Amino acid sequence: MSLRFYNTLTKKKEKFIPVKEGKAGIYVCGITAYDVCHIGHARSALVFDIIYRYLKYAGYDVTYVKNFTDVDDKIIGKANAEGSDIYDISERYIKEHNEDMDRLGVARPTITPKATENIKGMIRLIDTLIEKGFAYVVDGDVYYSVEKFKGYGKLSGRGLDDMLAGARIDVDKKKKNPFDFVLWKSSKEGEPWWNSPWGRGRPGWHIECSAMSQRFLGDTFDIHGGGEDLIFPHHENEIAQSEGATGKPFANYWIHNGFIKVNDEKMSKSLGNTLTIKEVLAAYHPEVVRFFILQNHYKSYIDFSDASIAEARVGMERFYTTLKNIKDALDDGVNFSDTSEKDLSGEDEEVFKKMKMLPDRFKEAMDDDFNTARAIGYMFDSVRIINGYTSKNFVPTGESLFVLSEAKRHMKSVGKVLGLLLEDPDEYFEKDRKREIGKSGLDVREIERLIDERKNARESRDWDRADELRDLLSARGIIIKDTSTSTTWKVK
RNA sequence: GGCGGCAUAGCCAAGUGGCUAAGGCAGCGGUCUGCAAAACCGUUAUUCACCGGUUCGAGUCCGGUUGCCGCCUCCA
Repeated sequence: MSLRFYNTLTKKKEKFIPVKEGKAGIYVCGITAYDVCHIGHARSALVFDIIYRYLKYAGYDVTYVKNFTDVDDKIIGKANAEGSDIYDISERYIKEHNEDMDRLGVARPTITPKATENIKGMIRLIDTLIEKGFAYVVDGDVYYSVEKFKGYGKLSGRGLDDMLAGARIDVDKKKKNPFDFVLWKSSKEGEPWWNSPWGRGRPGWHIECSAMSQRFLGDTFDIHGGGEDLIFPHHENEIAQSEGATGKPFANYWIHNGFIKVNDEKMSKSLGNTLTIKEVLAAYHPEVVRFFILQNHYKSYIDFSDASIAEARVGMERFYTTLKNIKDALDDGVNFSDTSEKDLSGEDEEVFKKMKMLPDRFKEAMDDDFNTARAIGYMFDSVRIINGYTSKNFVPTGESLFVLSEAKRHMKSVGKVLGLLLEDPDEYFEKDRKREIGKSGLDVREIERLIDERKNARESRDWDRADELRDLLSARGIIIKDTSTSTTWKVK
């Protein structure tokens, strides 16, 4: 079984055949650095983070390029409003972006170029487009003539004629066709500018991605990605620019992630329902956020709500409960360093074999259009196998602990690709408890005092008082768990 | 108006024409426990919006109907 995934360009799942065997080049459209990132940015970053990690896991030598747009109308607007310049603004939000992504456990791409560092490449590209007759100059502006590129519309699946009817079209008399888009804009007063053959100006939005992908990945590369909203016009325009200039295919595969809705509404600034990554991470562990997103296939939309993210937290608890049980068993001190597969028999052998299948099942799921939801399903299957093994008459022996340690290794190795199960279980639960306490405003000392009182009641076998105290704690959202030696607690 | 997507149990969700339709959450019954919690076992879709067609065989392919949604404007 080899890797296959859906290609927006052909609207089919296709086998992945890279340009150069064993290598993979990916370009993903990054953020425009003018505001803090929201949960939608997190999803896009996470989806391509998983694709990046999985390609590496599958043995590819991956070059992953994700740009920052650091010059654009909104950045200029914000800079002018603050009396600063575009670099102050973009640097600030790139820094915020990196902090958010680091906290989410998103690996840094191989290369993160900025638009302003690639102006020369853009000018060269625009020059070529003018030379080849794909672009025209009007009063210091340069436009791309969409009618000249015969493949225009092939990604979004629409022809120029289709779009003209009933579409909301901006009226710009300089354009020959309403869908012509700007490659270079002459600068107005108070705007940053660079020298060009067409006078002082700045690049249009689309040209940067053509220039930077070409610089770092070549004329034709493997995968181009981004949010589904970018299909038109941004990615369509990139194709027109790049293929117009080089005469070669641009990206062979296009991958687009679906959107996040909030309470079943599209998340947008105008509705005022954007949810920042910082807000979400204040309320949930980063792995809960990852799990929440990866439980859905990357192309479908996800509805974010308090209930849906809370459910994801419960799911992560299930994983960490199992890891905790394994950890406790392994801490028992029985030596299993001399044990190997051939020593196993009976249930030990059976569980060992089942767990050994996990990486293959994981690969089968991920090879099929990066099906993280199915992969997670297989991980839950493993959880059930391990829990069944440890819950009934478990005896720590060299054999059984060897099996558990292998089970843990397999869980962690696939978890690592998804960016899950990276924490020590005790730390995970401790962080979760602190976070939940912070949200509820409960008093930890008060809780511990009640638990202590209950402990005394239990020791004197005063079950009525003990149960009364547990009900009291339960009413405050505290769930307690008695073990043979102690009592632990967590927030519901 | 144009283009595209989706519709699977109470909820979320995977399903690449063919063994019993993954998995999670919630519920119910049981095991364990002083009682709980967690965990385990069992149970919860003769059926995949509806109607027709192709096929030996369809949730999966084709056509139609209905209902949601997205894009066509900056947007991950």
